Amino acid sequence: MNQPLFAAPKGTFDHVPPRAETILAVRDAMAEQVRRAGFGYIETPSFEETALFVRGVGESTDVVTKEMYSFTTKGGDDVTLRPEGTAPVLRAALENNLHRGALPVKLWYSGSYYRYERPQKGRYRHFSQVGAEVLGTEDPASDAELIVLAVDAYRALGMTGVRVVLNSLGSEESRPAYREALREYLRGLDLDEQTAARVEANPLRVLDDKRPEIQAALADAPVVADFLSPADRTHHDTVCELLAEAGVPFEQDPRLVRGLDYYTRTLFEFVHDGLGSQSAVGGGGRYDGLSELLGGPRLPGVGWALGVERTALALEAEGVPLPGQNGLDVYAVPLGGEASRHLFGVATELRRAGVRTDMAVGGRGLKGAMKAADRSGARFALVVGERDIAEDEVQVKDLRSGEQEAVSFSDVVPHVTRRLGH
RNA sequence: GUGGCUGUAGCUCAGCAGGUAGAGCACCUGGUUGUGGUCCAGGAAGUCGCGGGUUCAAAUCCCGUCAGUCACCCCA
Repeated sequence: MNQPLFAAPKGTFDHVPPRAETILAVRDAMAEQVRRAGFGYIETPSFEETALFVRGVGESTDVVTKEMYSFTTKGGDDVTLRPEGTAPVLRAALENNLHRGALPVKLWYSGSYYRYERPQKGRYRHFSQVGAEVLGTEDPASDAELIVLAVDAYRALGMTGVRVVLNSLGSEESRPAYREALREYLRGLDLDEQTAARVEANPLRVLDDKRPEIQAALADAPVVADFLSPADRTHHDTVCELLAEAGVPFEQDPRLVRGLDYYTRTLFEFVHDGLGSQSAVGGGGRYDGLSELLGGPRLPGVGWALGVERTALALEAEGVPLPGQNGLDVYAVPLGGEASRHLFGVATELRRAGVRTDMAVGGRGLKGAMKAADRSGARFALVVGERDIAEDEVQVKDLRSGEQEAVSFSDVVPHVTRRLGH
């Protein structure tokens, strides 16, 4: 803390031990769920042609108008660090003709996303999410499947405070009528300039405004549910029934809308109260028209993205014990250079036998090294000094009981693996 | 882009009717010529975010600036 150091760019962060292990555990828990359900792993570039997001996410969205990291390459291409995953994955599916094979195509992915926003709790310029998409079916079973998988991922992590919030925006056929009705209603209100502009560009998003005066003004606004076609209604009811049968509680929220334009019908969010103002730990919905927006064929889809950092924050807020700490089995303590050479070999053999082993280096004193052994959380300490070398012995100390026994060098590896129950 | 709050040791913070810095935890050493977790003793560690101003004297007051943080707009 003396010289001017480099710092992580605004809104970004480093995941450092031991907390970083939580991040890994969160990703793993999410990945485990989708793998079990037959999703295939897909990776796409961290940046895409800017036009993909403008067309896919929607020209009038905040993401596109003010949150994109866009730049022009040396070759003159306009590219953007991806602010979300669905449009890129759909692009990749179409480009690789995945939709020409068996449908539906089920894909999952994990990676970094970028949005140029003012940072606050749970909202950063660089964040990571795990996503899943089901392409090529309108079956409400896929909507429900995804929601159940996400909830099971949260549960697997030990989280209890997530709520599922659900809504239906209606299909491309029924939504426009609602849009118009809502717009008419909103025009009758006394709104600030920015909000009034939003009424014209995308009235649904006004429903999402958190300001109390706006929410109060929306009390008598028309509700989507009244505009759903019979087919939309059936679709939505089926999703609800499947969730109920799966034992996944949910709340209907007719005000739920999301900031991306491509959503149709099913829309959902996973919310948690321990995150401050950014309460969504994950969210998603159906996007039956997105493929066509991108110039592709009719290819309905549904998907979600789960925020890795926000999930970690939620776990911390609940006080769930942080999963996945790196545990050691053995910590080797040499006394002097000769002993160090001997134990180096033992440590290598132990690791090759699958035993998690660390060793004191730098010629620390015995006391200091034992302290390090204790802090490492290892089950056993291996102590070797000149006397032991002379007698071909390793002192194996059980750090829990404090008991210690001498074992010959040739027996150490099998002795330790046996006592660890490997 | 707008607003509130905060910047003192590795971490969490105290000190702010101005007199050139403290605690707890962590770390290192010793008490035990070869043994951790408890205890005891000692030690190392800070241009008090940065710049300017007021003053005999500024961590403390004033101005500016940067950074962090929380919130709004919106979202993972």
